[in-house]
Amino acid sequence: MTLMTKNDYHHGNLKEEMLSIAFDHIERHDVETLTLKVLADATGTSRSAIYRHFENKDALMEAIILRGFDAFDAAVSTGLKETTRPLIDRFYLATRDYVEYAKTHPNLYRLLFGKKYAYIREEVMSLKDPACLGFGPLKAAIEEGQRMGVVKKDDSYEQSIVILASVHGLSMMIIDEFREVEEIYEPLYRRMFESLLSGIVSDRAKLISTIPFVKNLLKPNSAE
Amino acid sequence: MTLMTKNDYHHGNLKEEMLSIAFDHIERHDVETLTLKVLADATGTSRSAIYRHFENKDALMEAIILRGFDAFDAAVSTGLKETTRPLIDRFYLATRDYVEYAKTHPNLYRLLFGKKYAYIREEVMSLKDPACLGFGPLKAAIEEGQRMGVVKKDDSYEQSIVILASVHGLSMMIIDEFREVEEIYEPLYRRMFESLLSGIVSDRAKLISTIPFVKNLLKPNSAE
DNA sequence: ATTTAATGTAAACAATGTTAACATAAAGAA
DNA sequence: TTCTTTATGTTAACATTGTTTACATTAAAT
Repeated sequence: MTLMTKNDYHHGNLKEEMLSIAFDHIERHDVETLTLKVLADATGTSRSAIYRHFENKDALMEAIILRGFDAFDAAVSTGLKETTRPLIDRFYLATRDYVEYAKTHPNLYRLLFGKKYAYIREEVMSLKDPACLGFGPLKAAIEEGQRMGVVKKDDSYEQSIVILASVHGLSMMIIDEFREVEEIYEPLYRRMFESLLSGIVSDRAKLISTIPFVKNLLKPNSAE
Repeated sequence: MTLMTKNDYHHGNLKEEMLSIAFDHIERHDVETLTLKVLADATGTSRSAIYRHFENKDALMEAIILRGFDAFDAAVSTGLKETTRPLIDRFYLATRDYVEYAKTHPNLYRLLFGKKYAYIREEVMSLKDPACLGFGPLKAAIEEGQRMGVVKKDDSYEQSIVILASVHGLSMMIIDEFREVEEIYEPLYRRMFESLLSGIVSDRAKLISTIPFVKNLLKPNSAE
């Protein structure tokens, strides 16, 4: 059995502590400033200690990213999973939560969806696919809408990606210092949502919502 | 007067050569692999020679980025400036050229619109604003559409940014290794264009186009 | 109790950007 | 011309990065 005493040599659970410290550091500061020295100092160990628990720095980053995807997935998919809500409301909440998460976790979001560790993202996606990263649920919601006759009967895969790409673009501009965008991101998001809606909806009249903003959007006079 | 002879010591125009080599390297390879040693070897000089022409590596990057913005601006704004074309066609060409440029110059695009050198982008934008980076012409086109009564009379600034954000998102997904997106980017772009159109157009009937795809989009039966 | 495995450290590497001291050549002044 | 100054290049050294190697210490297993 492992004692909890700090031995000054064997640390106890250095791996987990490094992971959580690194994760926190990325969220609070930047991924650029997360260096092995920072990690060593924060845990009271040496730079090379990490190599007992991770093959190299990239392996640590991969672990962080896996953890990050879990967090992101949980935050984004909740809205889409509340099946008691009207379809359109779930759609609204999911896209809104998506942008919101990016805005509140900019460094993590950039890490998850940037190019550098794209191979991990692909791995995660093919593993959890299609029920993850908002994409699966989003596509399912669109297909549900098609069956209900409120969404255009097009390729739901492409429809989903167009929505994701738009939301991704808005998120990136918000977190990548496009200040004009960040400053007014809420009206921008609403406007984008309205546009995305126009793009896929075939029959506005059949849609109902409990969310004031969405309800307002659906009013006949507010349409084109 | 400066001789063209290679002196083996004084290089001639090292600054310009470094700039163009660095620029090429970024486009052909990656920004990560652009190191001072690479630059030194390519020019036949030493690592520290660069400091006679640039304060540091970041200053070199800034110069590259300025050059990059010129190239990007030229590529993207041509479509919007062909005032003889119908409004909707200019809009189509501009957004299409935008995505196309990102796809053919992924490393440069990421450099121009990423976070790392955001301060340069802001500088460039406030300098050339509002006639650059597609944004100015795009906004002007939207306002022209509003006067013509074919575009919703909303905040043209916000309308422009929503379009830019969408196109930016699609571009980023194409170049940041979202393979599913990159593989079918053309239909995705067309679908996104259609969606953006639905978002801002108030009267489809008044629009005319000479581009087959756009013409097809405007047919009454193809609308919602 | 002795061996083995796990987990830490210290010292050294090469590669990075950067700086300081020095070398060479071009330009301008006497 | 000659001398001085300035521009532009080199070499050597730094600190910081990630990483590896050899060694040290503790926990676990036999």
